[in-house]
Amino acid sequence: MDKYHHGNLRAALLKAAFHLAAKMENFTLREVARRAGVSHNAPYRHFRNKDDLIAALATESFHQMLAFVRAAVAEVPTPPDRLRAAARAYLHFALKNPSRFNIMFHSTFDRHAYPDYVAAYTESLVLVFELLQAHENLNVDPDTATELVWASVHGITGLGMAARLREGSPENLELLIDAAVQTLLQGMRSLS
Amino acid sequence: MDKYHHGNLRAALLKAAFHLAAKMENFTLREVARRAGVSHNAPYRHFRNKDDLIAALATESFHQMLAFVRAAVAEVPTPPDRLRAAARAYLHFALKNPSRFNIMFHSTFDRHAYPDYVAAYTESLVLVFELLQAHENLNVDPDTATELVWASVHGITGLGMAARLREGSPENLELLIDAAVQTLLQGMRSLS
DNA sequence: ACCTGAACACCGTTCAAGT
DNA sequence: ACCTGAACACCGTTCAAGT
Repeated sequence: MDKYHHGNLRAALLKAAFHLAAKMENFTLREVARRAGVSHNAPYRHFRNKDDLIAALATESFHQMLAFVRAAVAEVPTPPDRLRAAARAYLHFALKNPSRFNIMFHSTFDRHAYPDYVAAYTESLVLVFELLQAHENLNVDPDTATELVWASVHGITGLGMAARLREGSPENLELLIDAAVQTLLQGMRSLS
Repeated sequence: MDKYHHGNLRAALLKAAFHLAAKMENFTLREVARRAGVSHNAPYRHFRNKDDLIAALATESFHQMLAFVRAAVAEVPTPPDRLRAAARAYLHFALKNPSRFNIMFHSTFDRHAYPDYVAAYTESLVLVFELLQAHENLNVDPDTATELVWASVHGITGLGMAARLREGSPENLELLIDAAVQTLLQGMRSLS
């Protein structure tokens, strides 16, 4: 047994932080250290401060969500149906991991200082952009279409999570997500 | 000069809290008390705890936003244009009062315990519902239409505020809001 | 390098006490 | 009723010290 038993303390700290965040309880730096079995200031060897840890958590969560959405998309053979599958996956990820979703979007760390975080959410936009290419004859420019779809799905997800829409029932929220995707595509379809 | 110089300490505390929240700095119960010129535990005479104050702040903010949106709507003589005016007002309120918007949607107090808060955001849905009645021949049921529009506008607002959309430029965000409203209406329009 | 204990300046909340 | 000061159990962060 080493005195320095954590060859990978950084990873252990992140894991402890995920667990605490998921349980929505006592998400303090000192508690994270406790769960990782180290002293309350050992984390400062790996993170400049609490925000730094939260930024790492947010970035990591974005990667997990992207992987989850991509996996869901890959299961759908017909390209036009993939956008809806992605939207549903986005919703389901948020409903299953509300704390991750909150950390991703409602944390207060300075985004400008974390390019990896910015890159991660930019990837989300790129993914939507790519999925939209299976849809022809849209009468708005691709960037606007991308933002409309992402923002709408994100809005339903965020409000749904907080149970402000349809009592947050997952089935009803999925129907609402489907309706949003279909309505937006329909609305963007050119009449030509 | 009374010893109990605050005939209306509750209002003074809320005002101090608004100022602190707006400056995004040091939003602690003790600091709120300091700004109101009372001891650090005087607030407990008016609020059960910090969450209780935050819930009051959130509810109050909802009423302010509703009043702001209603005023914007009232200035528009043609009913079909009112929905877009409301959406823009929603966006502008959020951009001008990001701390209020955050308190309204991202606080962690138990909503179930604050029926006034629930009533306030239900009013938002009702308002959208009413504005949609100026639009005929929609091929989705009114409740779904209401939720789609609110969630989309809310999503653009939330992501835009965090500068995740178009660098958060107000002009571009307004264009995006307009596009969302128009696209959703277009998509919901029945072909008959 | 990596980790520790002690210390500092804060919190939210409670309680006994004052007017 | 309304407000206070002292106290409790916490924080995040820093620093000198240990291996």
